[in-house]
Amino acid sequence: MSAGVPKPGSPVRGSKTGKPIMALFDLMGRSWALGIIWQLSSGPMTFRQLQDRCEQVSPTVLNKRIKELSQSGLVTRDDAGYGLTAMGKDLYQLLQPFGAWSEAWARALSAQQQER
Amino acid sequence: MSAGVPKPGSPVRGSKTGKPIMALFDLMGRSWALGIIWQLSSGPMTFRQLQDRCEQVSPTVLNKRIKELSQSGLVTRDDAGYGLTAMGKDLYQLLQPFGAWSEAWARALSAQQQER
DNA sequence: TTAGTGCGCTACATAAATAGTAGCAATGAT
DNA sequence: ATCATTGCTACTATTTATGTAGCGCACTAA
Repeated sequence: MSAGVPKPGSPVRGSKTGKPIMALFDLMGRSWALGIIWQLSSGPMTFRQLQDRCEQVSPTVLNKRIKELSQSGLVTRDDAGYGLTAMGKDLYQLLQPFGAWSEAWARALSAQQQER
Repeated sequence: MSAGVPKPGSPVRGSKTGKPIMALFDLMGRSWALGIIWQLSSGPMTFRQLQDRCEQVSPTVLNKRIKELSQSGLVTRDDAGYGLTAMGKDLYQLLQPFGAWSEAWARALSAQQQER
């Protein structure tokens, strides 16, 4: 059912209409997509560096994700290696708060487990 | 390699250390996870309503996601049906800006394609 | 009492995505 | 010429998701 690289306007996994938010969720809801953007936010890096940072990503998937993210205008490659485009950096701005949130979430979950 | 429901602190897809952000990305990077939270943000609904809203989700996956999100403290069920917990609503606050962003992204992408 | 409705699922088969490992061709340095 | 590193590709195994059917339960109306 997947329509290749989720592109707003055309059907994507989960939306025949291709509502942008659904296209975006399809793109982000693939393994490592979020992690890649997260890692690249700290600056451009080579394929293998990126692979190392994403501990267990297989080159197959990494390459696939890179292509998808490139086609989606979020990632690009230059002399310094792979990096975020302006739009990619923009998206990262939205992603950044998740860092702090995830830690609060972690605390809440472990507190919750104490209770039992 | 997946470690069941991604739980911060224990190894998850992509992180042996279980850094909270990686656990969160693992959780969100599963098909429909983001869509489910997005849909539930408009209020509680039944299993089948949720299924309808998420056009193409299979009951198998929906049920799986619901269980994961429940265990992660983001989704809960009461008389009104499935809904977001306080923590889930909190996460949605972070997710909300993606709506507008995705539309700008859609415009940028289609403009980009005009150019060729 | 029964016949219908909608509910939350589960079972099962198929298809697609991901993991995991090996290694190749190209580039640059020694 | 040798060696190291880079960005991949090929391939198989495993996991995850799709798609369809339908069950058991609760409720309602006849």
